[in-house]
Amino acid sequence: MAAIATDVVMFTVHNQQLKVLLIEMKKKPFVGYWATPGGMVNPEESVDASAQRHLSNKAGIKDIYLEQLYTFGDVDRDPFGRVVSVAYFSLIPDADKFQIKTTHDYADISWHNVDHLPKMAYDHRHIIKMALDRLRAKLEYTNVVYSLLPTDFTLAEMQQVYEVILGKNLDKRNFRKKILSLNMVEKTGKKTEGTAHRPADLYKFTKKSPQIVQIL
Amino acid sequence: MAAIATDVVMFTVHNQQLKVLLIEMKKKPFVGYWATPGGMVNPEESVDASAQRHLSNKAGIKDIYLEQLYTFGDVDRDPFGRVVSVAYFSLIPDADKFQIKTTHDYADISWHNVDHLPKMAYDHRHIIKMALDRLRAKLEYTNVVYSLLPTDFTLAEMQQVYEVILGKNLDKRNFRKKILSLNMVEKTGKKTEGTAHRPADLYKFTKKSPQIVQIL
DNA sequence: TACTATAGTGTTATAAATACACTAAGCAAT
DNA sequence: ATTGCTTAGTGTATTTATAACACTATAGTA
Repeated sequence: MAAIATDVVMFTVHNQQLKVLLIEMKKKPFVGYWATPGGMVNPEESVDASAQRHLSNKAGIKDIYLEQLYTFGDVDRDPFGRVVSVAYFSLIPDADKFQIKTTHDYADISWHNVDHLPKMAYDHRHIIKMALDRLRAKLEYTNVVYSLLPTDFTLAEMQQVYEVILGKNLDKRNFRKKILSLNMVEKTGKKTEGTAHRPADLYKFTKKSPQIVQIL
Repeated sequence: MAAIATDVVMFTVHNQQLKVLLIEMKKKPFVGYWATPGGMVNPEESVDASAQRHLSNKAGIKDIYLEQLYTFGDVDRDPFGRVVSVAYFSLIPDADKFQIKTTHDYADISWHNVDHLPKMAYDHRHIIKMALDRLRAKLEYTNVVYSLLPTDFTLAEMQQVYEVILGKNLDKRNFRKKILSLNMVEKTGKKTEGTAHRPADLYKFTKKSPQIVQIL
């Protein structure tokens, strides 16, 4: 019968760019091709747990936003045999904060700008496209952005995350007005330090759990 | 390894009630329990095709709105063994128009009011709950309602579908204004006949394919 | 012809989204 | 200490969307 795998599309925003975590494959016919981290579901673990495990093993990342994206079940999507893959998407605050482990199973693991993906294995280009669509949609009606920001952040940083992902500029005053009216965030009382200009107020999220809130 | 199944949550609106199609099970430990129609994925068919096939076999229904809902992958969800189920949800115009076949595999197959579900097998109560949430959400920002209405329909009928599913009354004038402004529908030129009161204009959908349109 | 039932239609009020430009604060250079 | 530079922070007016609300029209039936 068909095997079940999980794949995780992990995004972060770094250097004003939306990045996705990819691994470079070693085995034929995908030598030099890249794929999202993932792997088989063990018989004694849930599908969700499998996604968490692969994420943890490949990138040392735990306890982050992980959401089921879609299940890819075409017959020919994997040349090694019948594999149905449950894809997840995932967000982390910043690329540098996590240890990305390279294992001997893969040639390389690194972050890639979503606009310039390398040669992709399987149907993973398609999976990333779907994840990106979902991310953009969720950004507009939920508070998922909390998963992309550090504990303390400025509203300018938050706005930049929105702008990078949505690919358009937002009005500063309207953005702040909206975010503040939603009570998503509150001031920490602290300010940024060491900038060669006026320091900014630091904010934190009032709730670090998924919420439905119409944002944009 | 784990087996892969599909389940289909099929909705219709009938007699001003939102109904879901269920089958009554024969095999232990679920004798007398009900489940959504579904079954195993064959090795040589895609997961999507499996959902279509089971839907066709169990209810004689083809070429209708079918959308992947969620994949349920908990270890203990099926007492017969490890089964990961890809759930779909589905909408059809009206209960009477389709032949619901009862096969010897099941004790019964019938429509149930979503507010009064019988004893449910597996995690199917949960699956239906998710499908219902999704349906309500999609009703508000897409044109999925076309799948629940016959070719020609009145705006009053359409409004009733919205009211039944959302569980609230809508203002007639605002509803019509909104629907007409979206150009979702157009007059057929025909009118209802045989009613003991003023006949209503019959409309049809301009596009019978999924569209994103902010409705409510 | 009048009674009944559903169809069909506009306006006003309220709320939300959008467009838009200046002052404030800190650091660095002189 | 003054000036220049850079980013932070703020309010109002306009436009658009949503929400509330009641009467006339038309066919069938009695």
